[in-house]
Amino acid sequence: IHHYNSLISGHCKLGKLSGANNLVKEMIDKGLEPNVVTYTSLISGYCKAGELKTAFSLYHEMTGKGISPNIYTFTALIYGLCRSNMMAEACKLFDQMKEWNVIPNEVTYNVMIEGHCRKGDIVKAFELLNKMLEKGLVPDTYTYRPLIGGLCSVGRVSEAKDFMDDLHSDRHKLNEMCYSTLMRGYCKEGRLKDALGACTEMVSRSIDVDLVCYTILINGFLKHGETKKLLSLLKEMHDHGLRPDNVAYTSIIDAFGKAGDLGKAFGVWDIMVSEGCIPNVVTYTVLINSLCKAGDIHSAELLCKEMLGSNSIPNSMTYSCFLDQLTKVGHIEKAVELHSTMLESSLANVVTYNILIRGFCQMNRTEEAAEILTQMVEANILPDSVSYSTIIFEYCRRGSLSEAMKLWDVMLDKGLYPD
RNA sequence: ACGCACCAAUUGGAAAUGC
Repeated sequence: IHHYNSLISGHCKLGKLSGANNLVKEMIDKGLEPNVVTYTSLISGYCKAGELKTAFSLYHEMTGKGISPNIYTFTALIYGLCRSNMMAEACKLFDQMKEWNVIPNEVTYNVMIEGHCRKGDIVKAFELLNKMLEKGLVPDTYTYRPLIGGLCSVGRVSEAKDFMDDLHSDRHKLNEMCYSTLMRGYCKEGRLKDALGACTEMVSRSIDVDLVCYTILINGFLKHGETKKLLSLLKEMHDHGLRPDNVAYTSIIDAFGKAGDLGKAFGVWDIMVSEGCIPNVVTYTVLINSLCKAGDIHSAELLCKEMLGSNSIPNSMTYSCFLDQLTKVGHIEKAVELHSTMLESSLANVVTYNILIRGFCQMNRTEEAAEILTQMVEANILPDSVSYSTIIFEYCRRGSLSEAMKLWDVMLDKGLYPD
């Protein structure tokens, strides 16, 4: 049974859920009964795939058979809820597991803390950290990294650094992930000097400055127009025996494209390929995006076709580059057409709808823009603050202040925070 | 018999939308 469990877990980790299910059938045929480990592996697999319904029906199936869920099972389920942004449900299960006499451990707390941080609820996250400490549980980098990232994502980068300094003085070990998260926060705020400072601090604390750290720096400097720094960073990497990978190259390509230098962008693409890095869907999409923005639809379409011939499949983001370009040049009907095709292929999301909203607004068809909000709800894709603010901005521009205020209230009513 | 071990749970980098 261990061998089967191990194989099933492996399939789940690779996202091969049907393969995992076949193995379960096979083991049952051989007279082996799935146990808690088997179920937990499957539950974890479905949670990672975002298929929470299946995960919970497996959970009910196992409890129905009299197999008791354990700490691994609950943590996997809570992880799934957190990843789907269902923190209320995650909190509920976190409390309910005690009814099964299962006490949350470090991993469970780490998962919950990360979930709260992802939602920007730093207060709850730190409350849980304190609760962990009260219970004598030992936090580690799986705890600290999300907290650092959470503080950064709500614009409290300096507090994140203070937090890290406190941890350091209390002799808690931080790793590359904690530092790279902080560096990313600094870069997003344009505090490039501080990002470099963090790098220096890593060296002084014997933490390896790895490829991810360098990629964050390269991305940060380039996106803030500091092109000169690129060569010295690349040289430094080289001196440390690091070579850029496709993520690093894609970041550089994107930066040149966004700066309007498509020649250099394609130049880097060639270098990347000659270095043996394989362009992926993101690499293609950043180029398609820049080509669309430059109005070169023909080349963008060629690249898109080329993608289909390679191993990358265009996704929502790829198509939304075309969608955005269509609306910007006023081809709203064509955009709507493309969007309905996307919708059929499950490639529509809140951003693709927002692009349509902006398109209608731009054509002075604000009523139709507002109707999109209803369509979104029907498609089970909830409007976000960008959806609303696009229309609110349009009402304001036209002097319809009362309409703008009305929509503002609707937005607040839906529990959306203005940004 | 009891332990123990074995199989299952959590962390970082690049792309699209409004102002």
